[in-house]
Amino acid sequence: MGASIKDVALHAGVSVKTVSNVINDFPFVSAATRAKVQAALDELDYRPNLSARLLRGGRTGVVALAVPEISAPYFAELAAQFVQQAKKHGWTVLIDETQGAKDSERIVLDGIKSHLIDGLIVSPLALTAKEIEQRRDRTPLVLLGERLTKAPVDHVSIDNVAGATAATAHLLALGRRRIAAIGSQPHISGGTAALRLRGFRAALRTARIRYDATLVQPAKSYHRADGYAAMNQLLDLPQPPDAVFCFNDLLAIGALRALHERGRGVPGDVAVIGFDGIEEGDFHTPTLSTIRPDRAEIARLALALLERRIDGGASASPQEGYAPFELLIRQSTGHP
Amino acid sequence: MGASIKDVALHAGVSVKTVSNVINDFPFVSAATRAKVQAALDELDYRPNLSARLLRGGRTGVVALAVPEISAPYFAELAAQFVQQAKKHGWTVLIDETQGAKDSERIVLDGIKSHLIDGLIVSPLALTAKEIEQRRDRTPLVLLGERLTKAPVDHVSIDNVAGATAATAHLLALGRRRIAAIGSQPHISGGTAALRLRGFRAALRTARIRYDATLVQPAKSYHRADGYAAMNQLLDLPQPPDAVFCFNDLLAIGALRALHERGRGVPGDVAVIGFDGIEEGDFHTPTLSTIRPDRAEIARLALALLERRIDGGASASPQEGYAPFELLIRQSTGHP
DNA sequence: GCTTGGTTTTACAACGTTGTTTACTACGTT
DNA sequence: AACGTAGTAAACAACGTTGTAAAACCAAGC
Repeated sequence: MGASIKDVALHAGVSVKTVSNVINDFPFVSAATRAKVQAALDELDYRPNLSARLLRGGRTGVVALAVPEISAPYFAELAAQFVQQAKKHGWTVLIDETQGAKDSERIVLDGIKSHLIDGLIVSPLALTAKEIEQRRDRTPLVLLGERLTKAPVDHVSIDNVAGATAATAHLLALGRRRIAAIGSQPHISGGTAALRLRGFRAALRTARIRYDATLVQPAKSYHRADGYAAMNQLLDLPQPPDAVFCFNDLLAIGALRALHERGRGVPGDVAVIGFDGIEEGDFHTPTLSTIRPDRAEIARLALALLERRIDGGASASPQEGYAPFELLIRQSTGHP
Repeated sequence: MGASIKDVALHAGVSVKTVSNVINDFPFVSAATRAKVQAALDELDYRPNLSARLLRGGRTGVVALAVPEISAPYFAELAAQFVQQAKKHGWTVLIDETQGAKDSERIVLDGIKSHLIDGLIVSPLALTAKEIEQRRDRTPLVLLGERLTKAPVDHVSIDNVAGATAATAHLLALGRRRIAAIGSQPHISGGTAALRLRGFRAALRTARIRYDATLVQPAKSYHRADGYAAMNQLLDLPQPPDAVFCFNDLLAIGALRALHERGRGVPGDVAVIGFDGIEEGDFHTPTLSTIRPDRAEIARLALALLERRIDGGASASPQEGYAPFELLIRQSTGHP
């Protein structure tokens, strides 16, 4: 195994604590001793044992990011932001895939790995308010997404309602009147889908357009295949829509595929807008209009909140951060 | 903080070690004592401190996966496989983004986090053979990709040369004769790009077609934008190609975008094939033909090798695993 | 009653690190 | 000459856990 502080001390002919002092830049170490220790440090290729440090009460410099699905581009791109920005805090990011409620639970509630990490950022998908409130683990936590609970938990989100309203308003501004939505999740209340649906309906109301429930397609999950299936459903309607707001970009890409296969022009026959701003949308044919949340800002805010809580302890009052979003108009709602 | 073993012992009225014995299913504990301890364990919601366990010489149950770029779909999808399969070994995966040589180095060579993890799987991009050989850290390691070094390191890969040959042969079978390649990396020898180029040339040679270096476009990185730029270069040639083999799917998608913008038909004017088999290609317009490595098998093999090395120690001789790949023929080289 | 042998429980040490306390040195001040 | 004081170094304890070894308990056999 690697050299421990003890080996270094022996090698340098000083005490263990002196080595520790050198490592931690303790002020009162003579230049001579410091040099001697440093030489031993280099020669033995010493590397600190994080477990021991953590055990002693210190920190590991590792924070965990738990996302539902790392293979989804939005989360992959978000994770990349976290990894990058975490460096500024001197942190390494442990990325974890929750996949669903069960694992999510395990991480947040049981805190299995909590002794290895300094803090935890969770993007909840299946996590309910109750589960968060029942959380026993004391590891500092920041949630991504709307505030689900009154429990004292920091969270960072974007304004999903406003984003959905902006997307829908954009379709309305194109003159579309029969606007569909893909991605509702009727069985889940209070989640992202519910908020985006609310924004969708708000925009319709403002434009004095009757809400037609048959134009709202649920999606079990948010993958391309779900959007593909949902779009086909919509095209089978007696009166198909002339525009679609998809609750994320993957659904939109699936929808575009279905439209293409069935020979519908985009945006001529049907205009399509997504949500997320993943890079894939910018290279699709046609390129995809979308609402892009400021991912860098999300990561920045979440990490700042986490740092505050790690430093300030559990005492600090819970805080919320909002990241902006922007409307990106591309071919799927623009000029072909 | 959470309850420690000491608190549990106090609460149950037994010694610390007895609690430890119960936790670890030590055989000689009376039923009565066991029940008493278990009750205290439950009541105090005890959870073991992994740091302490690790410090004591045990394992964390955490393995790290280091990929160059988590936001690249291939790596995101690969990482998802690892996360899933690792569960079968009782492991949690710590995903790490290396981004380039510098960080890669830090992880593999310095082993910064090595005290927190049981093993490490690295997908090297910029890592050179020399760096691997100079590695000092003793953490069990499995490399993804071709064998770069004679150092005793396990590795798992696919046959890149054969894959590239298959892709190119497929283009040749369509009757194409002026076949370009996108993604060479002339300044890096022995890497993936070099192997795929070798396979490309081998297929041409078999078909007795002269290798035309002007048709080989380098790519600094493997993103959509690089493929887009490279394809535009190729289209500016006096004699543009009638087919392109892109060294990964993202390059291919960028190339398709460029072809679309310049009004070239695919596969009519130019046939395009990629490499990786990411899901995005199956929803692109046109859908993308590609070589798909068996990602599940890659993960399975790598984890098996890692487990072997963790159990068997450094003594075991290095082993190699090969995962199969398949040729997926879709619209970009098929019937539109 | 006392050894024997097996079962059950405990004390102790150790893993590597750092905060606290203590000890020593050299210097300048009374 | 005795006395701070500041600078430097080291001894010790502690974090939570588990392996080792020793101790305590119990029943059976003489």
